[in-house]
Amino acid sequence: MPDRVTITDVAAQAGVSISTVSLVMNGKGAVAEATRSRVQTAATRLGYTPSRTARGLAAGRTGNLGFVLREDHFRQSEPFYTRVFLGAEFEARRRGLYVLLATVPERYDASHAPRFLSEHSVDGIVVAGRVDGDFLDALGRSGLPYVLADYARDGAPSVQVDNEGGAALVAAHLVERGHTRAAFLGADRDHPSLAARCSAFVASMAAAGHAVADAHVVTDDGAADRTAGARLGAHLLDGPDRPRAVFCGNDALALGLLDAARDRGLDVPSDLAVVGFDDVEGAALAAPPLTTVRVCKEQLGEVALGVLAERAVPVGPVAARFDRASSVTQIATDLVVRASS
Amino acid sequence: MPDRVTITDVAAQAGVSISTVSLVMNGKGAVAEATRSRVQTAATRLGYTPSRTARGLAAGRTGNLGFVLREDHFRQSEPFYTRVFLGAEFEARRRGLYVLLATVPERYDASHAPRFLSEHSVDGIVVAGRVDGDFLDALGRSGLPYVLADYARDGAPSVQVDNEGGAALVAAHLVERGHTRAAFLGADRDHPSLAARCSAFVASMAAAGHAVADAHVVTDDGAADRTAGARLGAHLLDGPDRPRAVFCGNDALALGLLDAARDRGLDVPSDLAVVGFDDVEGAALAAPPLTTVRVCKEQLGEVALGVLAERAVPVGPVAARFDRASSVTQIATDLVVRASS
DNA sequence: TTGTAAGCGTTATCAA
DNA sequence: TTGATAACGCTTACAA
Repeated sequence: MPDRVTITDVAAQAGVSISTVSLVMNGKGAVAEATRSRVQTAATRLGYTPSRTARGLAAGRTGNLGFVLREDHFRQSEPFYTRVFLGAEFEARRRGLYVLLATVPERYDASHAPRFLSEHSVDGIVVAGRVDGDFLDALGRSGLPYVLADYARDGAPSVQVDNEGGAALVAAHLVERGHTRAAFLGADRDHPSLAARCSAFVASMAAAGHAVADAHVVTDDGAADRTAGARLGAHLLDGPDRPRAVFCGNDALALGLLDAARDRGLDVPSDLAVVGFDDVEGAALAAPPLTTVRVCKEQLGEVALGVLAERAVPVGPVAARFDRASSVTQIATDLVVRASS
Repeated sequence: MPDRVTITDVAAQAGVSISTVSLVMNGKGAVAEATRSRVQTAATRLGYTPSRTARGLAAGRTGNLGFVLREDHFRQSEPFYTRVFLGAEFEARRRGLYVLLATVPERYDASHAPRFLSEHSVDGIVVAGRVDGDFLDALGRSGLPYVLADYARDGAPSVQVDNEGGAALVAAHLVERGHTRAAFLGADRDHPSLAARCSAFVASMAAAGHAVADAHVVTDDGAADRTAGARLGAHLLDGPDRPRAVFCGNDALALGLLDAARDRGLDVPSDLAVVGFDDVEGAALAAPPLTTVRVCKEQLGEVALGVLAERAVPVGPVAARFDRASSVTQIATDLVVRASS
């Protein structure tokens, strides 16, 4: 262990005080150009990197941000949140921040509180996807700034997919294809994103003069996964008034519906048009390839981390900071038309 | 922001000095039972949690460990490393440590160095999966303790799947099924795990009296993915001496081989027995379901983090530390027999 | 424009 | 068994 190079070493090398070094390293204050470059040179020659820890202690900021998601969301094979994380980590790196990743169980209780809630070892937290409300309550009480990514809740700042826009694109697409009797398959009615997609879709169809029948809006209170898609899809396909087109709240549901259609010998898209949402990896590989709404997962993470950083780590000399008490940022979506519609 | 509770507050409450509080909080030194409980009470009443940052500065340890993997490994849809990470995070939590996750690109160069290499913001690093050798070199130079998980390199401490044991299980299984002319399909011959599986398999078969023909050992220097499995598999199936059983270096290759067999109208397992390694999610869902060697990914992460923590964060009053300069820990495997063999 | 010095919240050394 | 007190490496008033 070659003794760590500290600010003092640099100061000595450059023949200045440590505060000057600090100013230079942070681009703050007014330092004479000559001094600045002398310090820079000394720093690089010595291979000096400021200690995060010391900096954190002195400045009252850790430079760490937390990224929290539900354990099962992270474990699932569709790398949705993994990619959101990757985007967040990328943005964090750009900003010189670190990301501490922690998972919370599906059913949260206080004993599962990520340690950094109490240890103040992060400056803020990105919460990705749906999590237990109790966790969000605890988070709120902690006073730490946070941002929800791909989830929403009352007044909490969040970064979300443009669900409404995406749903409207789907409606327009189906109408253009001549569909007048479309259905919505959404499972979990408590999920804000699914709910938003549903109502925007229903509204768009109605606006186009093709109101969606009540019986054609299929939701429940369970998970919105492939199994649910197959189950609820079966219900829809076996019903008295089979729709000719179905917009599914997400790709998993759509894949399940495709399973159900196949079981019944229905041809997609001639007997039934199917559209999903998310553009997961499996969408393009489905049989037939799934028409869906594309969401850029990395961008979601990048933006979420950016929004959080603005709130939690207000840095920089110029920095005219604005923190609207609550904001919702939308990530644009677009429609990927494949063979299923 | 209700001013953070510090050690001073607790000391005041309990009527002792801060050093005593520190001793109590760390379970160190000899503190009278009465004093101890008085401090404990004060601490919980005030809701005191020691500051990680301050602790880090004073103790010269951050309490953070880094987890590094290749970006593409993390992004891929098979959640292999995601699960390794989950195991690591779990173990870290048990030990009161945090995990900083960072990715490195496939082709590493110094400009991609994770910041924590220079900023000393972690006490050690888990490197998961294969990474660019240059990165490992840089890591070595940094002097930070590290452990490789699911990868190996000269003398570096590592935690690995018991490749030899797994391969031997496969050989025994095939022999038991009456196979005398088995092949090995391994792609990337530079990958230590694949190489180990290959040689152990060949040795086991030979020991059983069924030597594997040289032409039946198929490797190259490319990625060991599904595409490679299909391509190299085609080569094997179209060759002059088609094997009746193939052990693939991993499930992705096996899935690709299954594709190639299907294309050729070969029935698995009657025409061709196929065995993989890893037991990825897709293995059980393949057609036919794949016989494979199961690896517990979470355990791999847990153990790797544990090994690292022992080296990097030697704590505890008792602590008789032993750090064998280099160690290799193996994670047991077992065979899951499904329909493909 | 630069330097002095007071913290930041701990741990650890030594006396008491 | 406990308590002063000096680090730890840095930021940030405030002085010069």
